[in-house]
Amino acid sequence: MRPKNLEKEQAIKSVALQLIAEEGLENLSMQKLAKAANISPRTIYLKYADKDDLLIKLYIEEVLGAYEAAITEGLHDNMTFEEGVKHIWMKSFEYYKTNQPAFALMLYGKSSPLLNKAFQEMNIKEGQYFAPIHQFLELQVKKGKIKDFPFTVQRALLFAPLTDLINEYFEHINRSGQPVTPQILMAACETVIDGLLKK
Amino acid sequence: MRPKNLEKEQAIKSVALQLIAEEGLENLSMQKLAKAANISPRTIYLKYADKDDLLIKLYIEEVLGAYEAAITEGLHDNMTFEEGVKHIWMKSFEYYKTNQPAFALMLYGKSSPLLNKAFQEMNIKEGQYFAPIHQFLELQVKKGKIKDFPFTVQRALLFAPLTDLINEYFEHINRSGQPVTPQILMAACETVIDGLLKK
DNA sequence: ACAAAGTAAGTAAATGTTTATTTACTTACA
DNA sequence: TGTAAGTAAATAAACATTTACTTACTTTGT
Repeated sequence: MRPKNLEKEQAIKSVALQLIAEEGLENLSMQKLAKAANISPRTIYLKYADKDDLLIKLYIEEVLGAYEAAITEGLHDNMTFEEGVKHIWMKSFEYYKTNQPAFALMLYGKSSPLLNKAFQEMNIKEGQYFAPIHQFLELQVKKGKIKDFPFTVQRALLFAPLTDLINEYFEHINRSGQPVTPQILMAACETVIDGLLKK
Repeated sequence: MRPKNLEKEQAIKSVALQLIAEEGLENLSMQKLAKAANISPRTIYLKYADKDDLLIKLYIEEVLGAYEAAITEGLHDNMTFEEGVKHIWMKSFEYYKTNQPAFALMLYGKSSPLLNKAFQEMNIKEGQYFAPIHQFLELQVKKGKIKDFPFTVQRALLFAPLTDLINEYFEHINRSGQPVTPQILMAACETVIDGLLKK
């Protein structure tokens, strides 16, 4: 039996993410992807059932999974609230800075009904994504350190600005006057931390 | 000369937004739109040069323009920082609650390169979008009331969580346990306000 | 007061292209 | 040599956009 070429498997994923980042999800086609990855369209269908399957797996595994792994690495329950949140902000920035195409598809996850639905279903079937963060925040509430909001609200308050700032970072990456420097990012992080503290 | 039917003009816009919200920008086609709006494909081309032109105008005029008008109405420079930010949060929530399709396309504006680019160019040509908010925040900085961040950073800290929360609101609208109630929203708003205050 | 001419708004159907996916074949290795 | 991995080319459907025509109203000459 002919062994599978892992380079081709990887090429499909990374070229797909690249094309999505450059031209948008709405302009990705299987034939364009095959040509750009230097493979036959059929090869994609050996690994994915159809286009939706490819997009969903790309989003769940390459984007959400890889991101979760990157930011939860080194996150411990014995960290203070400040340390934990700063850890996630820093790791997120570092991760996406070197994985811009993953960031682009992550953003599409917030708008595309296909990806959105896939995320909801995955969350139900496989247990909460970002469970370590959920757990970390729950502990801080129990300690009386931070305000007791539902998890989704805490997530919005602590991390929605971060996504916006990383987006801003990329938009200014080839221009003068980058507003998102590491110092600004840390100051912004301290701002969201301070807001959520119980006074 | 036969007068134009304004209902059809309006139908194109509202049906397009609806289809995008339901099936995603990546699944919108001109023929589908024509059929859903009960018009001929040609009619769309009488009002828009091509598909990109339609999407860009929909995004800039119907989504960003209408939203800006909705939230800046009643925003005055003599409001306190707290009043101003709460005003924008409340108006935003009210506006999007009754314009979910506009919210869906607004989200695509953050991911789609086409819409993103259109927004940048519009901002350069026509002057800053959300200028009243820019001006309001600048005044608060001058007064020494809030931390002096670049505008984009202030926007991220004050309003990115709001977008996330409205999204969350829609995702729970037909389910039990809605986490985004008006009270929670106001408490979250107070949290972002508190974070940005100069201490 | 009124019909008929002029015209932009509108339509149905066609255009050529691109799409997702499949068929029929070839390749490279265990 | 058997077989899964891979390919090039084909298929049918859907796509953006256009063509050739009709409609419905305004204008104009009477």
